[in-house]
Amino acid sequence: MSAYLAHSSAHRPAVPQAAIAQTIVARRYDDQAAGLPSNPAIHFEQGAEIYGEGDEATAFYKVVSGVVRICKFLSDGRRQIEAFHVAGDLFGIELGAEHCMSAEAVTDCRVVAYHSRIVSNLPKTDAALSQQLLSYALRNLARAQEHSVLLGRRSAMEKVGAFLLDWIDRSGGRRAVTLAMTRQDIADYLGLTIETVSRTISQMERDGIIDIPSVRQITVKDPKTLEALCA
Amino acid sequence: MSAYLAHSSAHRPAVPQAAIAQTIVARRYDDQAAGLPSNPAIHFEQGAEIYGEGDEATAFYKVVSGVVRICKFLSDGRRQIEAFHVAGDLFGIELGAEHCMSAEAVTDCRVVAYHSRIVSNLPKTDAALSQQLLSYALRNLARAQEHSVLLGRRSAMEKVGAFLLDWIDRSGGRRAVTLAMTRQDIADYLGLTIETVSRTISQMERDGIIDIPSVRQITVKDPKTLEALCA
DNA sequence: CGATTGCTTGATACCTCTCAACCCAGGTGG
DNA sequence: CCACCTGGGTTGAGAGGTATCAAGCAATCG
Repeated sequence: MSAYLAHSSAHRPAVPQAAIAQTIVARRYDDQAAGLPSNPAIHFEQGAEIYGEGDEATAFYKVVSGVVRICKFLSDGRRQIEAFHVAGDLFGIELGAEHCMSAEAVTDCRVVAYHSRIVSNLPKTDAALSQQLLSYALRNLARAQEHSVLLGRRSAMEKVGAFLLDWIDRSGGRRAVTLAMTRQDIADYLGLTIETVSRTISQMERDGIIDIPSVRQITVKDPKTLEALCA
Repeated sequence: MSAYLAHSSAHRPAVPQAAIAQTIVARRYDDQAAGLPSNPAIHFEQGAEIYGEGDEATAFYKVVSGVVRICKFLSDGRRQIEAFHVAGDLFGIELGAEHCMSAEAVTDCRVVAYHSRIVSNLPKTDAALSQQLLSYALRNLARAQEHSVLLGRRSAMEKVGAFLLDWIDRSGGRRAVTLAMTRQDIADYLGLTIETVSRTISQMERDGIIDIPSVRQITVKDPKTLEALCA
């Protein structure tokens, strides 16, 4: 597909899901000496539920490959996605006995499960492990805090812009991002509707900030302007 | 001030700030055997900055009395309050070298400071401490996750309702809440404007859901309806 | 080929923001 | 004692951003 045609956003080839997981770069921090047992990876198909809200929290998880969403459903069907986790991220550690959100596979993915006993037995187990778990928890906390700012005080344009920059960063800084999730996922993560997300992305293309070679692939043509949007 | 006069919300006595801190009940979980040193409490005056965004994270803190807000400022002056912390809450633990948000005293308050060295030296120090810190971090994480749902998927009425219920809960379930913070603080916590918060609270009074004996004091007359609002 | 899913676009409604005025309580100082 | 000022809060009118409702396109799948 050749140079960009401003208003032609409706005919783009799709991208096989299987290719998506590869584009995500593993987290930077090291995992050796983590103290976590080397359990076998479990496979979840795209869309599968890893655990649901209210399920007994018998285990927590680490993403090996693919993307996982953490979300909550309101009684009237509204959904809020609290986070997307990629390879290297830990999720599902709970203080209480139950999971207070759901975890679902955005793409086909592999995760390692660890028994929650590890957490309650921390004092008796490896001390390095404690620090490792704390650092994972603090990482997730910092991410959640940034997310609050995004949700509470930013416009649709700023939300989508920050979202794209976040995934550029997670893809190792490459300007071409392959989105693992649907527009609906993005909307529920940003606290918008799917229509607003779609319109905003289209607007960015019209403004010459991004290219959209296919629906799930977005190339940032003008990072400066994009970053300025998210000031 | 006698029975409620529907539209008389503009003449209410003020409440001395000093009285507010007392109304907050300490967290339920125990702190003995925490392993944290028993450092002396530091006093901060109402409005004082405990640390700022970008400050070197030499210490983290625990609230002894009063209320602390964690917030972030955008370049154009918008502010998002990520959390209010009360007696027993830990705040300011960072993974990186800098604080990524600010902490300020909502009321006069006392906090205990702990050297960040404690975190990086975890393996060598008390193992029970590790678990304690992890549990604090997970508590803050769970709170942040709930906050995301509030910010992303709820209307003004639902936000304010959930906010009031939260503080009723923090006050030990008493239906009369004394708010430690200004309307602006509430607005910045809920991702609304001060006018919307004010209007929403007034509306709740007109609806007979709450009473407002003074600006900072709110009594829930109809908890059932209030909870139904936040379904 | 029809059905389905994901996405885009348009028209309109509505909720919240913005801008503005005003009220109240408290403090200060003449 | 009162005039004045300030900070926090409330209320109104209008604007604007996002949601809602609806239609249609593209790609995939059976």
